[in-house]
Amino acid sequence: MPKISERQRRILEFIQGFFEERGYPPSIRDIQHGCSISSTSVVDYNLDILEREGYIRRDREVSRGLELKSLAARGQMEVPVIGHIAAGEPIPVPLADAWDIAASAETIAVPRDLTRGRQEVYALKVKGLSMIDALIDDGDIVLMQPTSMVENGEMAAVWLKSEKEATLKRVYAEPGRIRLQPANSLMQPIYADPANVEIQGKVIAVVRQLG
Amino acid sequence: MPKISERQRRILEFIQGFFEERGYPPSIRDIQHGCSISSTSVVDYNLDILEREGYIRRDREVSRGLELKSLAARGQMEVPVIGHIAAGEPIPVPLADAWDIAASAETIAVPRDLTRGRQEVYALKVKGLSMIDALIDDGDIVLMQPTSMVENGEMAAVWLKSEKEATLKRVYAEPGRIRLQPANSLMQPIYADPANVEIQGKVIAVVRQLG
DNA sequence: CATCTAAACGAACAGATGTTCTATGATATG
DNA sequence: CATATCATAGAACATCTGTTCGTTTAGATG
Repeated sequence: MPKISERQRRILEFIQGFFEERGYPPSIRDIQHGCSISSTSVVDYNLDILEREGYIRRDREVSRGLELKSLAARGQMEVPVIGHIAAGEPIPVPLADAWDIAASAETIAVPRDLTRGRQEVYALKVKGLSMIDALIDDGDIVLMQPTSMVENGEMAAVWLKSEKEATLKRVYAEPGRIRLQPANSLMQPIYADPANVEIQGKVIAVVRQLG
Repeated sequence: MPKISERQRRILEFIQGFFEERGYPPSIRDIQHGCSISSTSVVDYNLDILEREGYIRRDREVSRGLELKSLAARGQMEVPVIGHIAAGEPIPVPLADAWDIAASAETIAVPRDLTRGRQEVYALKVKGLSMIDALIDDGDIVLMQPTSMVENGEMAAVWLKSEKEATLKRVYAEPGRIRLQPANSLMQPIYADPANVEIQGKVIAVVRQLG
């Protein structure tokens, strides 16, 4: 991850905020005043570094000739794909640096609508046919929110410890047991001992690309 | 739909192209030269109309103070939701003005990745549980490409005429019959007379929002 | 035809804008 | 400590930029 100074980070945030609000980039003097810098040449100096490190692109001698490289500026979110989910495999969970987009091996662009404004969203690719009861097919992408608790009726990535099995199901807490309800409501629920159930994220969306 | 003149439409396209390429809007003189207009005041005059009609937002006396209102400028596509698909109902097909976004009752934002650069994409909301064999749930959104022909193995919205039934299945042409294969490969295919099968669009993606 | 409105043109202006340069201050290193 | 590099400041400059105004042209209408 390219290292930038605190001031450069603040300048970048200012640019992003300005762009999201106005739909066009700030001028050098907008940045100067917005970041309490006393000279346009400091802005210029730091913009050159942000460009060198890949955060922006500059067109020289063009008013507001700044382009933000991130998708965030475009109402989209770049979600890291951190691995696969399959029945007999442990469920990948995001590390602290999962949202360090520049370092992600793979990301997908997702409209903000789909993530409902959440910031920490990650994606898993489904492998195999074992999530069919969740109406999720091989190759589907599930968007996940990291959590170890869900409300009743929410769909979660569940790790069943003794079976060593991952599954996606709607979770309902009942007295003394957990009911795991397939999304396919024509199928039967399973009941599990709460001690055997580990919730490893909430499913917030599913995306399937067919062609 | 707000009516704009040919010149205004060309200016708008120029702005969109410039913005997608550079990440910032054109100046008045960029537009002037890009659209072969001989005076900046003509640009100004036409920009005011584009603003009045809702295509752009202008900040006065600000260089490049133009904001495009459309999602297209942000790497996303605004897809019209033209209706519901349910088993016993005719499948909505897009009318010629379906892609007139300003007139659509409902649209969803979709990243360009998901539509693979296609321009004419529409969405249908799934109603009921009858598309379960396609691994598609009540409430899911299917993105469709208008077509009456698909390649073998592609998923299509199929209208079965004598049954008066809509279904989403992979379509395979076989000698003398059409095989309709559920996406859920654990389920059996059905075979239909080609004369009974009407293909009313190709499924290109499925989006499910859970929470 | 005359009249009115919309659209286009051209010139000029004030100020916004990015760049450049020199000098100073801060930090890191041997 | 001395030296080198990084970061900041301030001033000045050329030109880009949007706006304004008066005029002309185009199109529609009675």
